[in-house]
Amino acid sequence: MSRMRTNTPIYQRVADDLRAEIADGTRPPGSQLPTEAELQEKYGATRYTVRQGLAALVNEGLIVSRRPLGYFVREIHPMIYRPQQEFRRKQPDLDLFAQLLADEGNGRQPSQDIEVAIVQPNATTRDRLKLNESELLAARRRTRYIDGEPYNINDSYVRLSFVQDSEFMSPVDVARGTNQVLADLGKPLVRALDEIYVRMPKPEEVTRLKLGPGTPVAEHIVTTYTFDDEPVQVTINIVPGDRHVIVFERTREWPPTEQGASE
Amino acid sequence: MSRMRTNTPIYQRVADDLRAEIADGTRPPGSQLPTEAELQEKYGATRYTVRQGLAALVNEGLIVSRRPLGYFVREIHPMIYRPQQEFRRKQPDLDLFAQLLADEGNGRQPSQDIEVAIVQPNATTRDRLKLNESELLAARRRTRYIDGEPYNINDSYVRLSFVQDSEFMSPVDVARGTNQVLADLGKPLVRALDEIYVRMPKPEEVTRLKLGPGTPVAEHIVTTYTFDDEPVQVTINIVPGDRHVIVFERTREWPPTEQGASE
DNA sequence: CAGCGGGCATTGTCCAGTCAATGCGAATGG
DNA sequence: CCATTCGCATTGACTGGACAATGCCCGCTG
Repeated sequence: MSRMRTNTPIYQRVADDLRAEIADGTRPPGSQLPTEAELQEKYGATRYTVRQGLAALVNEGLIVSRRPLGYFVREIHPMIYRPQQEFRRKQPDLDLFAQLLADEGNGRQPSQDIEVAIVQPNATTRDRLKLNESELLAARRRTRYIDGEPYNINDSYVRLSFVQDSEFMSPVDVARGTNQVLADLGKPLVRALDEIYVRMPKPEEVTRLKLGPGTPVAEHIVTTYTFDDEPVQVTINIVPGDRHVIVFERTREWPPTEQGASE
Repeated sequence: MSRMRTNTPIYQRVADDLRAEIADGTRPPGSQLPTEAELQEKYGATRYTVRQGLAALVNEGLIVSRRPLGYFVREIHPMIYRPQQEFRRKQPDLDLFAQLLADEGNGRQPSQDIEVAIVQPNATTRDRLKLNESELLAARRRTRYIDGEPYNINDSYVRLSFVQDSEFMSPVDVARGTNQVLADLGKPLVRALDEIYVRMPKPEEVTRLKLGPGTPVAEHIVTTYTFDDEPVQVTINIVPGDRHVIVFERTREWPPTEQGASE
């Protein structure tokens, strides 16, 4: 018998077909997808099955559901996240990002929540600041917004003994920057180690940053050191993947070597 | 009436309870979770409902299902991904990663697939290399493995006219590095612009990198320039989030400014 | 003792429904 | 004409089933 062995499950085909149409521009960002009922019709499947296909695309971050309006192709507007401002001496290839940068300046209203606390170190901060168990940390937690929408999370941790009674502990914006505060306290930060972990957000982060499903985050941990390599501050940035491009620049100082992660 | 309004859906509670147990160490990495049948029992719900809860955790990358064995807490072993080797002059805080680095050297067998092709530029490469429509590109695509397991994807694109008949086009490892090849061809690369996009993988990447569900990737695009700011090469690295930490270092050259993405 | 094969627990795919929540828009009322 | 209400299309949560696929384990066989 010529039993056509269409071995790909139906829900998979639903997802694949829609994904292809999104990729090739047939369904542009913001456009509405067929309703579940229409897909049931088209594929001759039950609601459960087409929902499974749609759920796959939701988890890939490709579509969103706006109940009870329907499913829509997701629109993303990434902004530039720049770990290193101080490398900006020479302008990077900014025409590349001209439109994005234009966006950033235009009528967008930045604001932030600042919260300070005294906390016990967790494993992350303890390892990086080389703390012993009992030592306490000053935490300065910020959530940044653009036009009222959460943008990223920026939590800094410093040994409490370094910054007690300093401006670091005041829950308002410090104009000269907290790094200047640390410098004034005798801890100028001259070196930094950056780590970036890419993962799905924790539920707490989902609510704090109002993340949609299928939105990964970058956890960007910066450990900053004084001139004599004493770790002073750990900053943990949570950067939603759908709202940011991480950009930085490099200049080679020696004969070029292979780039990327080659061994 | 004291109608207890447990408004959180059952599948949500299933997910939340298990997530909490994973977070607090009750269910360590590699351990087996209750079966669907057991969870049905426990929550008095149907299979569909508990599956929904488990699916949520799968999509968060917290658990995996190994049919027909059951669900297991996911184990992750990140390796270090280092965009900048040339900054290694001064050792970073390596004791932090001592165990990871030890891992990397120990008996792990790196290998790679190399494939070269002549392709038309896509939007990404065309923008960054400032190409006109008709110009063709030399593509050098590599998939790297450690102990036979795919590790990352590294695709480089250069104007065909620059590298035709050069070593760049030979699908074998180039000992001195392709950047040296470009330097020898009169295009020494001295500056680089790095962009990192964090997103869910495309299906093609899922298969090529054998990614589990709920695994985001970093798309790391490097545009390299000659001394006089001519863009020469675009390299697109696809870095699975569950297998990598991206690490780089910085040294401040001027009075410190606020770090992070502050405005 | 080694190799093969079949039972079995478990997850994967799918069906056919029910009732609830929600936001838009049309109908309604002052 | 404006504000309020209510119908309705659509997605969200959930029930209770069925059969398929798949590795593991155990018992059988040579």
